Amino acid sequence: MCSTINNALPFSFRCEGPVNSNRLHGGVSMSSTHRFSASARVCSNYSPQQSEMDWTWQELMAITELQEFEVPNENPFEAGPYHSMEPVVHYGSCGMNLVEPNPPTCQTSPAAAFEAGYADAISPYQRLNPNVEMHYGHGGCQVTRLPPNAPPLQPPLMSLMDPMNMTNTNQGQRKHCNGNPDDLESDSGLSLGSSPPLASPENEVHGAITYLPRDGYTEGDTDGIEDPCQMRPNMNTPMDYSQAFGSYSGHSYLPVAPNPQHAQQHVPHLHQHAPSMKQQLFPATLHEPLVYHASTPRAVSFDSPNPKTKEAGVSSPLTRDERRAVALQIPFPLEKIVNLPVDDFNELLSRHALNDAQLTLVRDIRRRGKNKVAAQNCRKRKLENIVHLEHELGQLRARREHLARERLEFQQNLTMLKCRLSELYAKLFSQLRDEEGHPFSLEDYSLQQSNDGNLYLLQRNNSLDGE
DNA sequence: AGGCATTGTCATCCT
DNA sequence: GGAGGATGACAATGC
Repeated sequence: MCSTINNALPFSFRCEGPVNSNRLHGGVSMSSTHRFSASARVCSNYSPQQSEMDWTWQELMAITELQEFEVPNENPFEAGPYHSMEPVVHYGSCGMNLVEPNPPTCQTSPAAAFEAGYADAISPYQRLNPNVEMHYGHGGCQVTRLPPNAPPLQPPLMSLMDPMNMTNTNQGQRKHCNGNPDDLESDSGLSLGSSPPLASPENEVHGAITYLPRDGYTEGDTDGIEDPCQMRPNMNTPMDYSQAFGSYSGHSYLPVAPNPQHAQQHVPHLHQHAPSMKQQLFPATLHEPLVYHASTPRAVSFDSPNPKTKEAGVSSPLTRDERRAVALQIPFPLEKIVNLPVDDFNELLSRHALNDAQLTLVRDIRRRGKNKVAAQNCRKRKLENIVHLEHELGQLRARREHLARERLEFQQNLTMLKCRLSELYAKLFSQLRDEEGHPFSLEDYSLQQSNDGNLYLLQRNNSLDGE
């Protein structure tokens, strides 16, 4: 049993079912290109504002769809019939209470807005899209779902959405939201392992150590072993991190700056706590043939904990290993003990008749010397990791701020669209009359589209298929 | 005198 | 199994 409500409409509303049925069927004359012109002929209750109404089919679909549109996590979805339509309670002004139990936090700072509910640093669109899908997938709202071949939105609603990039279709939106996140994150990947391979031999500065046999200690004392630093300079040289700091030339044996502290003042701020340049500026204490020079003041001491004690011309007390080496009369310099390759070191030992105490001391000196360099390298890497992480942290903070601003802007645009939607809805409903000339109340009816592409005026709390 | 930074050393694990 | 690198922890030293 059908009855035409008003045949004067460009499209007719027909009532399918009982006369008092809540279902009104949008007529066959509506096509995607027809204008939805609610003219004065609709009913006798003509209102001047009705002449302003002039929408396309797509716009009406957009209106219907917009009712479902919510900012994720702001309005948690609750299953129920026509849930997506229910929020439209009042229409007509931007000040009305539309859908949002949690109004957009327009006065909230971006950072606060982010902190409030945006723990994950992802695009708002990425967060939004899954919920859009959820709305559509709700089984109790079949008629609210646009058909797969629903025409794309057209102006003017299209233009309304442009500022917030909402003009994509659902699929397009999804495509947009699922766009390559690397586009935004490509420059901020945390990579702790990306530090320069400072520990690799390739980064060592060749020739930073120059072994200078002199005085009573000649090359012959090594029993034919050539200067290891000349043989394999890269294997005998401590890793030179000063390259990264740009303050060490890498080829000077004697102190370049008379005051190492002064030299350190030129180190960038973040590197202030980096190990000092002592190792590079005073690298050669091990070059001294201690057994022969221990009794004389040395221009450069060995392993003084504080580089400031090594200023030019200032002698310093011997280190523990130096004193032990002197005491046990180790017949070769500590530099060779530490820096010789293992084969050369073993050969060196084999050429000298050392007692157990001497052998133990030499091996301890070698172990400590190796470990000292390793500790320096380790600390340097640790500092560089800190610098790297600070840089990454700065990037992530900037990105968080950007996303917070983007989210706030999105919420503002959504609020504006809802205001516009409510206005359009009010205009539309103000011109619709039933066959008795009574208006359709927005509180009682909502506009929806069925799977067959027709528009329906549905009475709330009823379903097209749920009869 | 105590805090802090630097450096060396030891212990331990791993390759 | 020894050598050596990596690293946390501790101590010594100077400011």
